Amino acid sequence: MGTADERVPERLWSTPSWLLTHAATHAARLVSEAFVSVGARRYHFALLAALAEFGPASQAALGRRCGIDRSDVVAALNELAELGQVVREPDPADRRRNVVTLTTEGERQLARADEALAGAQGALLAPLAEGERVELARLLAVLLAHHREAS
Amino acid sequence: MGTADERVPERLWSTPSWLLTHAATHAARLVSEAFVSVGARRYHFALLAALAEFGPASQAALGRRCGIDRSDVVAALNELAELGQVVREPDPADRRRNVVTLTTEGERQLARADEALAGAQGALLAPLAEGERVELARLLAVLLAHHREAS
DNA sequence: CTCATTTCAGCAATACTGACATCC
DNA sequence: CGGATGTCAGTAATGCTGAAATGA
Repeated sequence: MGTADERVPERLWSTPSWLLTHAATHAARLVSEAFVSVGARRYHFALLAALAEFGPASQAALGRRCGIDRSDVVAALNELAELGQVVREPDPADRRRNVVTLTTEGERQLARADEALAGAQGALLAPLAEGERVELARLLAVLLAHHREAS
Repeated sequence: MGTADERVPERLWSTPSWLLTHAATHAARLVSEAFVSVGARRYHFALLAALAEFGPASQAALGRRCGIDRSDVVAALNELAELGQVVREPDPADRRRNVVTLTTEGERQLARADEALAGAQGALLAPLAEGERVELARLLAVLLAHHREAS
């Protein structure tokens, strides 16, 4: 085993994309566990959040807003509909589309997921001071905004 | 379609773990593409880097250093051995183990991967100033160090 | 005809689990 | 015996592609 068995190679440790990927892995694990504890998944939360903030929408619009592929929106909405958290109806104004609407149960579930997420968030950011958390979020948002607009 | 079709819900945009996950997705895409262009993958790079920095090691030690599961180390080393970038020999001092050694071809491949990675890194961090890049790396390293020692 | 939408089937990389045989 | 190691089979969530059917 030797002495420095778990030392991370410097080529990795000094590489932002490696740090990002691994930090995201930890984040995803914490968040997924928190969501599972209330019977949700990450796609579910994103879709419910989009519906709560922007109101009923087509599946394609939901996918664009949440950064979820249309195919995956279909599967996630199947589950949410089965759980009674959303309702999916054909759009009379455009018969290609479905109008997806949040139900009261969906709102309740979103509240539960919010709480679960807050807990995971606290655990994830535990080693950072408040100012550092803000700065981290800002830097990540800049990155994301840049790479999103590059389509 | 409406006006703000691709606006991200605030519940997502203001959530560090969501920002992290999505920024990591962009990072992974850029890095993977860069590696593919030189015939590598991320696990390959990590393993080659660990071998270059710490010398020959057992597969379990490599996995611990790179944060790769033992099973996945096996598969990645199979590929690296096939490519002639590492050599895998039984350890005479401990017959459970293999000693994995970097070859000259492995060193050359690591150099190629380094270059490819530098390009992807530049593209990823394009919207950030130098000081911001350093700060981002620092914050992520703090996060990782904290969650790694929590085993 | 072109394009958007919904849906389905399937793929690929990542990360992990469980099991097993081997050996310290 | 307990514990580490290498190996294999399989699973799961994520993110994506291609194709088909429907309709604007």
